[in-house]
Amino acid sequence: MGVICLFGVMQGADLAGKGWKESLSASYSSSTSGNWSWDASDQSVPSTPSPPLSNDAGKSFLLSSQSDDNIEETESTHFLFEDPIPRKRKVGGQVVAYEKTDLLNSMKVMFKCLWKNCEKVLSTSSGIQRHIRTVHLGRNGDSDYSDGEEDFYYSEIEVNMDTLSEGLSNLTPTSPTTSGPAPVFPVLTCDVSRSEPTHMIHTPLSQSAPSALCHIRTDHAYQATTPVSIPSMPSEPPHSEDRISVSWQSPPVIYKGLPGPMTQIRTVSIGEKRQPVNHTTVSKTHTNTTSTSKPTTGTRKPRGEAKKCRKVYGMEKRDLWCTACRWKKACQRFTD
DNA sequence: CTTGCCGGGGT
DNA sequence: ACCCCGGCAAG
Repeated sequence: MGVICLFGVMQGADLAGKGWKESLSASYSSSTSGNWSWDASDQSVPSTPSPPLSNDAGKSFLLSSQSDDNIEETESTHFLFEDPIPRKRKVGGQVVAYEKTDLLNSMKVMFKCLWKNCEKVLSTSSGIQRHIRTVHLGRNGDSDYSDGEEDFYYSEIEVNMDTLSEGLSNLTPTSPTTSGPAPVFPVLTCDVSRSEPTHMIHTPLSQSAPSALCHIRTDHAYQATTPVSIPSMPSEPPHSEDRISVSWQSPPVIYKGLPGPMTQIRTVSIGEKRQPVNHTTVSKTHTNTTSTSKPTTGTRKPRGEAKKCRKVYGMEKRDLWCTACRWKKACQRFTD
């Protein structure tokens, strides 16, 4: 980080210098030996995910990552930054462990016709295009000609088999310790189930928590008009794999790198995150759950022992402070 | 009370 | 990106 370099430079450049160096040198020599322990402070830096989850997945993760040095670096960092929660889940009696890649594997891309009253779902884009061409647009069936218009009438949906069933099991025990009135929010159900009879997994969750929403980004409304000039259609190139917008409610706790409800967040992700602006159903429940507590800062960085610019120079010599201190930010000069 | 600094706003 | 400050937690 910049701090380190800064220090390095300053230490060198400042050798002949004066000022705060002196007051520092003591603490320097003691703690230093070259590398300036950002790693030590690193622990308090808000970038460590992996909260003490109450579920066994979290535990086992912590255990393994701490006690087992064999885990290769990339692996753990991958966990940390990509998918903080390696999942272990019971599916049909078996314990299934998977991570992101597995998740991908379990994704299935389907193409759903959006024509009114047509719920056709095909597994190939060409198939759905042909379907739309022939059935809805009345084009010549055997010609392959496509002006791309079909794109407007189908949407690519990703069906995640796991997530569907996972949402429920994941939700139940939201560790009450982590985030007070834990919202049940990051919920995941998809319209997909509606159009795909095979996926009619109606989880206990989706029933008990109707607030869950996950809608396909396209809306059938536009179909009322003539097909030619679609006003503000969510028409993206059909190749973009993001079509589903899994919109989950941000939990009422600020993720500050520490124990947070990061648990279920790694949904399918897709498309831009959409606030459920026009969806009244959700916002209602949302406010209900959140309104109680202001998302208080999860954890503040514990106050460092070192004297900071303010203390050292005093208010009157404010211009000697490091910039961060002047901006009332975390002091860069006297880190801990 | 003071101090450190997060979060957010202004330019 | 830079600058500033309200407000809060910790001491």
